[in-house]
Amino acid sequence: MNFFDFDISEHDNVFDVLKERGFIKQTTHEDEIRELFAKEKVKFYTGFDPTADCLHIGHFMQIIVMIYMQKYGHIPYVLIGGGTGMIGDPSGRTDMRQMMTKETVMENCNNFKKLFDKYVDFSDNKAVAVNNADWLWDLNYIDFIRDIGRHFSVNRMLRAECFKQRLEVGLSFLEFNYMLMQSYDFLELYKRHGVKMQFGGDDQWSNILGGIDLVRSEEGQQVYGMTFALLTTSEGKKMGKTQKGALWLDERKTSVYDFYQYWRNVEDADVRTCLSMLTFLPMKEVERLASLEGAEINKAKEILAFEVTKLVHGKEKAEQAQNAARALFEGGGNMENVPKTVISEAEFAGDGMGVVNLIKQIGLVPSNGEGFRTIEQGGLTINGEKVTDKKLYITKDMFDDGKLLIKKGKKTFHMVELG
RNA sequence: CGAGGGUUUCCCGAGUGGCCAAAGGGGGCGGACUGUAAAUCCGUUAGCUGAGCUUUCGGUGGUUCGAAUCCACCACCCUCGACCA
Repeated sequence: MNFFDFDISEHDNVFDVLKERGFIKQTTHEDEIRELFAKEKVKFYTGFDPTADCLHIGHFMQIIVMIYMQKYGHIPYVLIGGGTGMIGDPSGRTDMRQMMTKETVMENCNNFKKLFDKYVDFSDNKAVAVNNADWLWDLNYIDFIRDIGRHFSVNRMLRAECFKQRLEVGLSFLEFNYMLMQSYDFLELYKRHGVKMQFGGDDQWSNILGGIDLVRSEEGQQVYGMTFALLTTSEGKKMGKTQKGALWLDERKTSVYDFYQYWRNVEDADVRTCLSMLTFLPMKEVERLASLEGAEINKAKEILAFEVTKLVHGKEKAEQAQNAARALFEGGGNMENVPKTVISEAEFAGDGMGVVNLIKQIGLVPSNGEGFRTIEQGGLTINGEKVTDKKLYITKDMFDDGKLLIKKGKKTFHMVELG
């Protein structure tokens, strides 16, 4: 839980730290916010909608910001969107979200709470978890539109960037309401807990402003908002997207090895951003690593991959992933933690099992066709030997010490063990 | 409610009776070059233990030797009207 125990920065205002590391994208009142951080323990909140049953790297970015804030004595309120999750945020999306049932939302909420425990320290009220289902689910429609709805100008909402896009393709009234819900959250948190700030990804800007305006008109108080850069590659694409979807923090959905490899393979141009935002290495070290050139920068990527994996999965698993990667790519080392599948010896008795069938079974290819194609194009290597025969049958005696190391393409490895 | 336009393979988008498993692009995958990078180039990209068969062009029926293409009905989306305001 103690993510950094050395002096991370020369700055003693967390605002400067976040700025130095490139997190801050937009602020409502830069100077006031900075001052506020200097003079009091600020209660701030970040909302997380339970759109899935576990967290991905985008959530993790926000968590990191909370960790910094907490380290500097401020108090994070983790808002779980049990209410807003029922609606779905249209910001940054071009299609309508799949609607979730109340049960699914609740279940996801419960999972979320447990997951945040791993990264945020909730002891002694150093952080607080809240769920907006508590005040959104039982809202009375008439009361709500009279008390809250009257503060919102449709004219202005339509001009907001987040709706503009959707006006072209369609936006349901349900989703249009999302902004009101999120704004109302801010008001509730302000009234109930004295929460003065809202954080979020940059796509949340309009929603955050909505909340600030609402608190001003309802309570006559100034509250603040701040958004953070979304993790994007140098080409502006969202980072953390893999072929299989998001880069999950749960190893059952994204294995530790795959997670490590994702960061090991980021583009050169993204190394600096990733190091500064996703690790707690001091900036001096970040600068040093990011300025490495040519093949040297691989060292930086290795450190990046290790550090991020360590934060998410713990040191031990990060080391295992690193060892596995080194063993596979640099030779030697121990193969213990290489991704593997154990298959019964009986399957390889007699004539054995067709290669294509085998690689399909262990998930290296999605179909036989893809398997045949891979072999035809020279993309499959077994125990160091390129497979040229599409109809090759794998038998027991081809295993080396009960093991078969299969390599597909340039960097996908899989071990098959007799069991 | 009326008139017109649309729904195509992972995505975008061509295709208006057989030459269509369906152009082109994107993405993915494999290869070459490299540094487990990027850029570039080449190949490949429905399924089936594989050459011939099966499924695919919103859904369901129909016409035809033959349909993504024609007809009917249904669903959804867009545009313009009408109604309402």
